Amino acid sequence: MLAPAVRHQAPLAPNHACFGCEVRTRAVCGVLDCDKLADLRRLGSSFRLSPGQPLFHEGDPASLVFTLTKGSLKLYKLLPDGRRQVTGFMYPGDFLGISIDDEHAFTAEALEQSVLCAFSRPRFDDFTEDNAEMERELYRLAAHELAAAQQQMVLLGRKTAAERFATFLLMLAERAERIGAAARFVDLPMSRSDIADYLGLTKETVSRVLAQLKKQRLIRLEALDRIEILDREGLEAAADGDLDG
Amino acid sequence: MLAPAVRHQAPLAPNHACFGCEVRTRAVCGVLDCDKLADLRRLGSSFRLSPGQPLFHEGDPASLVFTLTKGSLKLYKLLPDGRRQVTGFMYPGDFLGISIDDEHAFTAEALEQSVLCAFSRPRFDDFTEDNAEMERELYRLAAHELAAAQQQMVLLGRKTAAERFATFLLMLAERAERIGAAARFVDLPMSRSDIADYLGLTKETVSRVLAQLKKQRLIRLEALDRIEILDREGLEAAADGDLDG
DNA sequence: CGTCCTATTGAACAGATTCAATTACCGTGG
DNA sequence: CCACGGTAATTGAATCTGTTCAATAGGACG
Repeated sequence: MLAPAVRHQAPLAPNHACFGCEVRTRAVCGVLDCDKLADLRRLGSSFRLSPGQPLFHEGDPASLVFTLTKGSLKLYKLLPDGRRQVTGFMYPGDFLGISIDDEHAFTAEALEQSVLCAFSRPRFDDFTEDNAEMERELYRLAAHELAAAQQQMVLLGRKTAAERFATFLLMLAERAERIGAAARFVDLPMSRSDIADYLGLTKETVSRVLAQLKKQRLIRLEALDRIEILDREGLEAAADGDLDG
Repeated sequence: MLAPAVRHQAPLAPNHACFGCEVRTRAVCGVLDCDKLADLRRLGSSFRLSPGQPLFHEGDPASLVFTLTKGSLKLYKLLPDGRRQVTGFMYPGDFLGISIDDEHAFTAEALEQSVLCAFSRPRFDDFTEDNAEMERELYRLAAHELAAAQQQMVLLGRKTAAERFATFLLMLAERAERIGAAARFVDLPMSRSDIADYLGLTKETVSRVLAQLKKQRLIRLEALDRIEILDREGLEAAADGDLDG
C-alpha cells in the first residue's frame, strides 16, 4: 500500500516531501525529523478516491485520520432538509482528523482523482503522545483552522456576493502561492454549486458575480475551472468592499 | 492581585473551582491536579473590566492569555468600512488565547462587569510545555472551538433569520445547562446589535424574529435581557427549519 | 418626571433567490 | 473531424427575504 520509503539526510524543513509522496506539505508531519517521519509513515496506508466518492460521512465513527497527498476534497455539513454548507476544501498536504469526539463532524468527498494516506486514530494518537513536537504542531494546525473559520464567519455574515467570491479567489491564490504555484492563475476543481455552498450563495449568484468581476476586468476565465487574476489589487479591494469600479 | 488560594484535597473533577474563583469551568485548567493548578494560579493575575471596555483589539500584539472568571465578553472582527462580525461570546470558565501568531485575530470587549485572570503568554507556554495533559487539553479546546465555528458557518451560510435566532437561543440554553443553571431561562448579556452581528443579521431583523417566536409561543420575554423557553422541542424544530407553526 | 438610549414596529427598497430558458462544454460515437 | 447528447454553467425575469430608513415605544437612571 505504501509508496517506497524516502530517505532523508537531515531534519526536514517545514515544507518537505512527506508520507512517501512528492507533495510539499504544511501539515502535521512537517515538524518531524527523518526517523520519526519514517516511523509515522509505517503506520499509514495509501489509497485512491475517485471524483464524487465520499471519504466518510458526517456522523460516521471517526476511527481513522488522513492526510491528502494528491487531488482535492470538499468538506460539508447538511441540514435535515438538504441545505448544504461546504466548510472547506482540502488540498495536497492537508491533514484531516482534528476532532474531539469519535464522530466525523462533516462529510468529506473527493473533487477529483485523489490519493490519501490513512492512519488508525488510536495509533496516530499514540504516536503523537510520544512526540511532543507533533502534538504542538497539531495544536497549531487546529488554531490555524480556527482563525480561518473566523475569517469565513466574517465572509458569510457580513460580505456581499461579489466580496465573497473575490475573497474566495484570493484565498485560493494565496494557497497556490504557499505551495509555490503561480498565484496569477487559480484552479477551481470544484463545481459552481460547491463554491456557492461554500460562500453561502446559490450557483446562479456565483455565475453572476463571476460575470461581474470579468466585466470589471479583475479576472479572466481561462477555462471553466481556471481563472486568471488580471488585477490583484482591484480584486483585493473588491474583497473588502472598497469598491472603485 | 490574586484571590486567596483554595486548597484541594484530591485531583479535581473536570468541572471544578479554578484560578482562585468560585466559577465552575470547562476550560484548560480542568485537567490539572491540585498542585499543578496552584502552580498555574501563581502565574496569573486577576483584574476587572467594565461594560464596553475592550480587553484587546484585533491586531494588538498577543502577549497575554486570559481566562474569564466572571461576567461575559464579546469577540468580533471588523471590515474596513465598519461592518462587524461577532465571532463568539465568552462566559466564565472560558479560555482566551488560542492563537498561532503573535497578534490577536479579533477584538474582545466586556459585556458586563467582568473579572479575568491574565497570564504572560511565554510563561503560560512554558507551563503547558511542562504539562502534557494541559497541552492535550488546549488541543481539545481548539478542536472544540473549531467544531463550533463550523456549526456557525452552517448557520451563517444556510439558515434563515428565524432559524438563526432559534439556534442561538438553544446554544445559550445548552451552555447554561453545562454550567448547571436552569436551561429554561436564557440570559442575554449582549445587546440586540451584538446578537445581530453574531447571526449575520440587522438588529431590526433580530427584533422581528424575536417577536415572531414570541407569537408562536416558543419563547417569552421575562425581561429585555432574559428569555424563557416555553417550547423547547418547537424551538429545536424551528432551529433546523422543521417548521410546524 | 424627563432624558437618553435601546428596542420595537412600519413601509419602501435592494440584493440574492427561485424558476425558467438558453448556452457552453465535454465525452462519445459516427 | 464533426455531430450528438448530457451535464454544468450562464443569463433572464419575477419573487422574496432581509435591509434600510424612519417613526414610535419602552426602560434605566438621574
